[in-house]
Amino acid sequence: MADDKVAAPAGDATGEAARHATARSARASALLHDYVELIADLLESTGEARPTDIARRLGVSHATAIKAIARLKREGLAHSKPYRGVFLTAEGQALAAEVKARHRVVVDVLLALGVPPEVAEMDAEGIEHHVSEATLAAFERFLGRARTPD
Amino acid sequence: MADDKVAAPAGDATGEAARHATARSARASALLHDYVELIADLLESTGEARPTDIARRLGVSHATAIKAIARLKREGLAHSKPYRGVFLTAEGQALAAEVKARHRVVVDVLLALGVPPEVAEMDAEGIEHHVSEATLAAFERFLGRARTPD
DNA sequence: CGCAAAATGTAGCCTTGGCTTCAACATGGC
DNA sequence: GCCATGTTGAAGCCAAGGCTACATTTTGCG
Repeated sequence: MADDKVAAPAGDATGEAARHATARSARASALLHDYVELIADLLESTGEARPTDIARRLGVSHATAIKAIARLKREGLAHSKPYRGVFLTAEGQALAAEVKARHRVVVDVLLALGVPPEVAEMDAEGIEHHVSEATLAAFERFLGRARTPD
Repeated sequence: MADDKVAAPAGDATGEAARHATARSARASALLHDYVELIADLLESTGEARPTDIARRLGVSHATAIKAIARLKREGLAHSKPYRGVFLTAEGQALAAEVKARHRVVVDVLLALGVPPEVAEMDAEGIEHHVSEATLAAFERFLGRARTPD
């Protein structure tokens, strides 16, 4: 790597293409992340995660939620039996924890930067999916936290 | 507005739904933004924006780029005549300027927070589409710039 | 208990944004 | 002037993520 610095005017098609590809794939996983995060939240706070609750919280129809849940199951992040609630696999739980931690850090950084709380919460919902490990580490350093030693 | 603060554990379906809806719509416009930004860049630096160049820079097939350009035209952001390059409408140019400015601010904030340059450029590509006006203003304040008085 | 309402699941449709394949056009080299 | 090559455009396929409409199952109330 390490081409010639940042954004040459019109020459570096490859580097730019890679950046866009990364952003596209982050967009693709964002949905899964949202579902997993929300399911974890529901399980934690109410003990069960029902499709209609998920749908309502996400602002989509229940059918959409159910299709997404099917995809989660396909990807090994969740499991459920018909008419019973949805649960997370170990992998799903790990992802949820990761996503939730990331969300909190992003919100905290936005707050530290002077963004109003409601707006921070709003924007973080979109931003968090595009924050790489390196950036997350920088955020935590900036917040004066030690990198969470797990 | 102004419900009870931020993120009640499991009760505020509506507020959360709104946040997700906003994130979803930002995701939807992200593509258009990328194209418009890139077209402006190409026009500026090389005088013309050809579909194949656009495709290569974004890392997609030319057919995909052409379909996206058709959508830009439908939305009144660009115009083009067959086999001639693509150009931006006034609206498209305004959007491009806005997007580009936003991109720069996001990158600068990331750099100021200690994110390595290549990573900052990478992450900004995804983050910029989710930064609201309010957050952008906070970013500029943080960077010690006066808010551009339009 | 039995039935109605609510939750859940299924099917089918639409749009977006990827892709490949093929046809049409433009251009440059000979 | 003509053909090869490369760009452009069109068509058709696929998966994802929305939706509505309909079928099924659970649940709980009378």
